[in-house]
Amino acid sequence: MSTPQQVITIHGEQELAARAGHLFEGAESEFVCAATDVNTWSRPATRAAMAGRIRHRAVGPVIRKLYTPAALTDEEQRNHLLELGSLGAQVRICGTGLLRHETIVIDRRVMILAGTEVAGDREFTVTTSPALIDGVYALFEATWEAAAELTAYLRREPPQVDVEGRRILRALGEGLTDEVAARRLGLSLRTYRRRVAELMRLLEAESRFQAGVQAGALGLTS
Amino acid sequence: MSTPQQVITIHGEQELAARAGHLFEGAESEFVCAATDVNTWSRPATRAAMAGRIRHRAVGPVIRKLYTPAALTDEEQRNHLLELGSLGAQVRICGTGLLRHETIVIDRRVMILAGTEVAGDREFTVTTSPALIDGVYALFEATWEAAAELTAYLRREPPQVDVEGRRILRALGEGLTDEVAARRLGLSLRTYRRRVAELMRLLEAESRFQAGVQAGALGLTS
DNA sequence: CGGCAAATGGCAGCTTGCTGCCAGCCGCTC
DNA sequence: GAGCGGCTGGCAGCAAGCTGCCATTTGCCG
Repeated sequence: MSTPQQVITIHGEQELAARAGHLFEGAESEFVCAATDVNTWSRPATRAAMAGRIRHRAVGPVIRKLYTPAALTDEEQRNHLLELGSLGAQVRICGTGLLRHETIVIDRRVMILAGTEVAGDREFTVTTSPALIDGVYALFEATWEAAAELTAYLRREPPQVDVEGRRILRALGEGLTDEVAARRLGLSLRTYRRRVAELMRLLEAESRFQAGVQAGALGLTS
Repeated sequence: MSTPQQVITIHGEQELAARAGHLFEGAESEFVCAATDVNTWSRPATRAAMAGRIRHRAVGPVIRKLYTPAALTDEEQRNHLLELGSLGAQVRICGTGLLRHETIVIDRRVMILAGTEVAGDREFTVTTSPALIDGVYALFEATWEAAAELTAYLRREPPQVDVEGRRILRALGEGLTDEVAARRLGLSLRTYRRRVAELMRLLEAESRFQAGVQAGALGLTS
């Protein structure tokens, strides 16, 4: 039994930049990261410095960045990510808010995991262990596959549907006739049909089938 | 700089069982694993022995198992997973086939990653490093959230829809009237409506809206 | 080539859905 | 208290969809 490759701990972003910064610019084939948002680096100067070391060029590493929706609540972050995308990076948003610490894998050879913040500095774990890297990479890939591309994610911002609208869509999703659904929801048939017409306009649907596809895709029927 | 916790490598399932088997039965709060299928253990005896050490009881660790659809192609595996579910384990299927090596996290304290097979034996990496465990656990959680519960996944096996059926569903998804769609597809209105009725039965839908939700969810309209 | 079964297509009757119109109600403001 | 605007609900006309029926067509098999 032996420890094949070292796992080392680095305290603080400055030390990380000093000791592992070259790994960022040394990326040859691939650079992937998963994080809650782009604010892993607490010091903006460090963030700019680290980001600047990733080479954005036509022939360079494939850059894949996976964030949670939290990365989009701030307009500055959102614009930053859109700019990354226009520079050639692949950015996806996964459906959950559970990527707590940034995980970076470079060329599938080196992995950097941001840890907890201690006395104002963040702790990083750096490893070259293939087993650790492959295990994390597999989970990253699984999450990446399920995630939505950034611009597609932004485009599908659901229309504002109130509580009653959602109840109507759920009734529709159950296959009820207008008469049955209206009675169930305590509305007159005419009012129910008025509401359905409004929802059809909101969903930009020209038929009930089309409205069903759209409402289902927006998670409005469950 | 120091190596806070050891990362050790174990060769072979028997050695793993001998050195780390107690970790399986020592699980107190949680046992999670992610794998392509249940055949990580190449020797059935080892698999039975390891599985047997996980205590299935009302007050015991929460057991969460994440597999790819590959785990369901074999009927024996599928039945095994269904039995696990009925014994209280949570089993989910993620949409991708990319969980290459089994990853196990016990009580968020210990992580075991199965590695490559060397000379008939599999290599395992065992670590208690919190940073490594948290990084992997975050990605596991993200994948878990996006995955489908086992019985729900099995229930949603898409119905067999032929090429013409898909074209009809796409036409429906575009919001076309039956008359316009029938002409587009070179069918008479009666035949088109016959086909739509068949698809409605296949999708078990009682209205066009409901059919739209179901077809969209099954990826049949794009 | 003929027979037969399955599929097609037109028609019609019915149901469900769409929307305009209008009367009545309700809440708000003056 | 009156007036007004917005909403509701009933009715009706029309459109779209659903399905049964029947004649015709098509394709397959002996």
